[in-house]
Amino acid sequence: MASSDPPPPAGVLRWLSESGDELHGALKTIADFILTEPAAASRLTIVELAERTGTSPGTVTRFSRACGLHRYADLRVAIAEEVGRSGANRWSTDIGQQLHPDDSLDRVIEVLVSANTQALVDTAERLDPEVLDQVAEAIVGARHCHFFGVGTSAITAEEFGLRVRRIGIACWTWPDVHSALIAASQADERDVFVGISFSGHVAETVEVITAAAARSTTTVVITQDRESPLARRADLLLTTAPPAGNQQAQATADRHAQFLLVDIVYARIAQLTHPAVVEVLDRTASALDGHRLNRRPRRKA
Amino acid sequence: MASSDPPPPAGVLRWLSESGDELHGALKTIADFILTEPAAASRLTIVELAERTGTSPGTVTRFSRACGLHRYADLRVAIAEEVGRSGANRWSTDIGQQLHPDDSLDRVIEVLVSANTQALVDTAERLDPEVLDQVAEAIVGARHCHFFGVGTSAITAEEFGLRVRRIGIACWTWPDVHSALIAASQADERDVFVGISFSGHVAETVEVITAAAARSTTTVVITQDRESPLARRADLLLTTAPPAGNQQAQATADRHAQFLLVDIVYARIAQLTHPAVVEVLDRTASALDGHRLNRRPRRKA
DNA sequence: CAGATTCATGAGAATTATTTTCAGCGGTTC
DNA sequence: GAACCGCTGAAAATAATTCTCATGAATCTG
Repeated sequence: MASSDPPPPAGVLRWLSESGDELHGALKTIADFILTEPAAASRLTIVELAERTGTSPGTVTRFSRACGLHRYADLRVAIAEEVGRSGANRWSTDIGQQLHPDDSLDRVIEVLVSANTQALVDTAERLDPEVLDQVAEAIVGARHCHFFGVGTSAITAEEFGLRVRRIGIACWTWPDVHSALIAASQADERDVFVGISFSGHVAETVEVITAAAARSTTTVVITQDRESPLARRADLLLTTAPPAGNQQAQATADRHAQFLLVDIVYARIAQLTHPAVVEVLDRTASALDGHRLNRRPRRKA
Repeated sequence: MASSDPPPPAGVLRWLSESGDELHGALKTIADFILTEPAAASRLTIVELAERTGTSPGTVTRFSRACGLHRYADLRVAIAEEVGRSGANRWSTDIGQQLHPDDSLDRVIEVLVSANTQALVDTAERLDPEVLDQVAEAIVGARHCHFFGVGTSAITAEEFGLRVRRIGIACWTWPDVHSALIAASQADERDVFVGISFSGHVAETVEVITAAAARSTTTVVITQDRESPLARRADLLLTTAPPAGNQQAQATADRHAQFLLVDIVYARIAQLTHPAVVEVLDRTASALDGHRLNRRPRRKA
């Protein structure tokens, strides 16, 4: 029975390429073919495979048995599974490479996806749950809540504001320094100011958060650099993942990281105020009904 | 022939969970079973599968055809491949669970990260590179470029505009329908209009894109639903990944997906206009120098 | 509301794929 | 060189799959 090897517990292809040398003759031929074109092999019937390898169907059946599988059909799905598994690594590989003007579009996509997902994972990993909780609580408990960012971070500020507003908390996103400074000058310790800046070195945002801090508001900062001037002025500091490899993808990756922080804080707020939020969200949704077209009615007819 | 949908080019399981609703009766039963236990399903013979689902072998064959596959054997390997693919990455496990008010913060983070990364990967996979190229080229070649979105999609529109503006293309993001309609009324075939809507059913966005189309501009649409009124009016359609499991994370996941599309188009545009972009980006960066604090001087002193 | 039509379904026949059996053949041993 | 061993493919046997078609449910139409 167990002459050569125990059958492959998982991974026919791996087993073939490793202990595959122990196969002789026709079986070896079949093994080689499968290793060369596993994807194709998994789509062939037993007869076709036999023809392609110059063997016979019966031999292919014996081959399947030699692989520790009962039927030829099992061999097929085993190979297919492994093909799928190896094909899946597309998205986790070559971050850190620069993009060149003549790179294929596929490569651009690949790099951006990996950079962005990596940023999400990295950001999540370095997250301090305690701070996060405090941020959520601060926002929930705030009388007023203010968001500020400049340039690309203005967009994160807007998103944050939109979300928080949507669940019924009084908040503003200020589109420029002056408005933000005015808001800060009228704030007090019951309020929360959120400043967002990728670098943490943007003068306007620092200025706004400084002014807010001077009025004893709770200051929250989202940035990448925890040593930056902006970060130093934060009561509660949330950091996005630091640059990982690829330069060009950095900006976009950080955007995703910032949004992830917003997502999480938002979700946490929703948790903290659960029943209220559910109701508010329903109201929000139905407030938009008149602006939707061709929609199947909500919840069956 | 093509009654409901084109067959799945890649990803039976994905196709089933998306357009799977279009299947009725016995076919639906089979689809559900496969979605529930894909790994098991791929190892069953057609007779076994028929028994388990309370249908007949013939129906299973028809099911395979409905999936765009010729033979049942093809269905098996297709499922197996996909099982292998999803089993390979660990972030795809616990998506689909609802968030409960008393879930731990760690769990919230986990779910959001998985949902978001999944959305990125899914979106990338379903991307049509050709369309993407056409979008990039259209924007590069446009006289004027306009972005419009309402609600949360307004933020994506803004981000898109910000990016494109940054590399020196004349473009606008319109904050409200009226402005957008006015812009559309003055546009012509040299211009590009980009409409963004998660659902594709937002009246305002549809209206703007319709108006733009009437003026023969090139219309680009970013949405999730390729059958939506908005999508139907698009010259060039980019779709984000459809809901994958978790309801609450859906909105945030789609936001990331939209941004990924923006990232990619942006990167592509940068490629197409390479030397120009490098220079413009340098200028953009130095334009902000006066607003940075405590920064080590760029590129040595 | 009856009749017509369409369509999904499963039963069974027809086909195809797979496995098993077995005879032949090349190599090895005595 | 004869006997044996074990691999191999041909062909028979079996299992799986597909095809055909009658049935009945559902929808449409007059």
